[in-house]
Amino acid sequence: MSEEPGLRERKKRRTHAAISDAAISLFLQHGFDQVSVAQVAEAAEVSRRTLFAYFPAKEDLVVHRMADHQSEGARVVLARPPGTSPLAALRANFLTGLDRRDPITGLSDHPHIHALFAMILSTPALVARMERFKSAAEHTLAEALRQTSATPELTARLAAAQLVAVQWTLALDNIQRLAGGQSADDRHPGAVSDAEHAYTLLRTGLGDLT
Amino acid sequence: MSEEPGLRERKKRRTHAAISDAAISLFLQHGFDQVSVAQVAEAAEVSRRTLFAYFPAKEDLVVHRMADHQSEGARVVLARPPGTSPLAALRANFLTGLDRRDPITGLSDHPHIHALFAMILSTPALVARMERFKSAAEHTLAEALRQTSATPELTARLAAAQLVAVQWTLALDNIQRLAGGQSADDRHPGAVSDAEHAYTLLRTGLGDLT
DNA sequence: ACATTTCTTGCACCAGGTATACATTTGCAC
DNA sequence: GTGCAAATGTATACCTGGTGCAAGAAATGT
Repeated sequence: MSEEPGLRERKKRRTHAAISDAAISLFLQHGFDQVSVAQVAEAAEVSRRTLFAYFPAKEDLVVHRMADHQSEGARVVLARPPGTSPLAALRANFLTGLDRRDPITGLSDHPHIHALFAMILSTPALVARMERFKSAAEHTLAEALRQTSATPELTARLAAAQLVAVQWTLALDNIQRLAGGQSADDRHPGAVSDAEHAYTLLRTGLGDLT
Repeated sequence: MSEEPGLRERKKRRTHAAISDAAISLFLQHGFDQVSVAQVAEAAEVSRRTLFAYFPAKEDLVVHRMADHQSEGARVVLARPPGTSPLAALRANFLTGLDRRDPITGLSDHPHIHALFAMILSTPALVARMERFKSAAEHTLAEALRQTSATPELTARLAAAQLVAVQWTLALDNIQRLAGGQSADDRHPGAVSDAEHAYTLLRTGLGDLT
């Protein structure tokens, strides 16, 4: 089961990490746009060409860590306990994320993560890349919903779009409040009640808006 | 009231249109990524530097026409007849758009517009630019909702996110079906019932998902 | 007609990204 | 260990999008 990684594989992993670490450190220090890929390559002691062999674009130096979360929503829906609705499962998952201060909820105040988010949000190119993750998350979630109880295609897509949009809005709100100086612990109760409100809105609809 | 446009102003408008027309024509013929801005500038008989004086980035050569629609949702909400809910107003507006074959609903089959949408959707850089329009539309709509009946900030943002996501999903679906060869007239009844379904979902919520 | 402002242009330059061709390292068989 | 094929890394040169700058051309007000 435990495949010996092999020297080649280990070296690749180390190089990958070295490049990413050098990049993020430099970006946090001077800003994404103020640092060129050439500087990152030099700091990581690698050629520019090699850097692009590991990361297809400059933005990926930062956002590659989010790649795992792309299908989180879909996983949660597919692995939900029997008798649970997709909406309830996603809601529970988000609330658990808040408790754990999971970065994806925007409620992490580890200074490193916090600074990273601030940089991402203030850099248009990185925001654009995040939108692509949103799209991917939306598609995988729609597919998961479609498989569930044979939800019609369009309904699945509409629901997925709403769910991803709401989760992102909640996370963004938390990030912004933490950027305003609030600590994660201080923000937690408010974040929970906001999330509950949001999921109630999703469940019962926007009919009350006048 | 009718300000004499002046020679300078008229020339600017003509140049703007000439560049945009040349660009779109070339892009439709050979694809966005296959045409360089230098080629566009040459076709429009303008220097490269001047092109960038009119359009801040290559992508804007294509998407600048959508700029008007950025605040359409907000306008509809603010100008709705008394006694109408924001949701009902947006729904009515979308259905009217379908009747008018408004491109923003995805139901236009003027071959020009149709080919343009196909190109946009198949070009990642252009899709990313469209996402920025979605974001802008979301923000203006949230602000409009907040002004309305003093909707709380977070609720306004959540509702705006859902509304924009749903409208975009509907439009995308129509575009894809028209790309599949269906005519706008054939698609119209289905588009209407899909839109009604989507707005019902927004109004009554996702509670029925099992 | 003239001065001022605005627009256009050419040029040099930077940064991200890729193609090619060459050198180095690794995995593996013997 | 030796030798060889495959995978990786590198140098170089190039293309493209985008900007700063300074000088020229054209519109405008007087």
